Amino acid sequence: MKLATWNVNSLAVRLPQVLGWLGAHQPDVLCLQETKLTDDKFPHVEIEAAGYHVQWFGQKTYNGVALISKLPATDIVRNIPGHDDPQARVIAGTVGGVRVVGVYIPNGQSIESEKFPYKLAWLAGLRRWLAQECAEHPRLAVLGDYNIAPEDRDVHDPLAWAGQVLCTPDERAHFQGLLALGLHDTFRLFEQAPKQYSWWDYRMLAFRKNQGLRIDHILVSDALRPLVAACVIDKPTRKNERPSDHAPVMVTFTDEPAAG
DNA sequence: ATGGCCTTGGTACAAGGA
Repeated sequence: MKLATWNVNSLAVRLPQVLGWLGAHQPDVLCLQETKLTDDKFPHVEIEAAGYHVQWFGQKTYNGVALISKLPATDIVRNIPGHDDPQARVIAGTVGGVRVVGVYIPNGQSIESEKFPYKLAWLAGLRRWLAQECAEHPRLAVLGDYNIAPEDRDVHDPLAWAGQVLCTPDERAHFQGLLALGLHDTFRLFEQAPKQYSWWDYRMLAFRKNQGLRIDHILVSDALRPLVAACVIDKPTRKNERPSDHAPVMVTFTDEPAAG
């Protein structure tokens, strides 16, 4: 079984790349962020024609998430129950015995912005809800664009980014709070080459210089952890013509988690 | 070269992203 996440920065623009990526990598689940499409405009026909089921939840211009899966997803949840939010940022479903939670965590813009307390409140709401989800679904994966670089080694220039949004102690404490629920950052379950990132600014030749951040993550529960065989950031996809500014991240399991 | 983008809405350029 293979789970993946990708912030596509507009599905209207990136649909051909998403269809190509599905064909090439054959994931069992792909969570998308920043579809930027209202639900009536979501290209489900094209995705279904590629042999996938899909659930989606979007809005105009900003945000928007989708859950693409080979098996149909059940028990769909949109956004965080009990946490009022006008923005479309979460889609969750159960696929093949695994509870899959796709998240687009707010950016926060800057610590002076009112978007920053919105981000912190959002993270508190997410944690509260995920505590329940973990209790109800031992086989749980939380994947998406977290907009948090968990540690300095996830940042190309930690000094320049120190205290900046995506790297603040408050945000990193929230990330640790998610791990404290019994979740594991699958990328760090393995020895990894240094300087691996999942996002590079479009500006400043950042990708060519590998000036990036690792902000897209796949977390899994205790029960799934022993089944994780690999976590890979698909950097080559960031070299596509008309790329998203994010690379996909994918996890492969040694066994079908649904089998147990 | 201490800069260098991309997307949307809407039709000029502002705003948001990270």
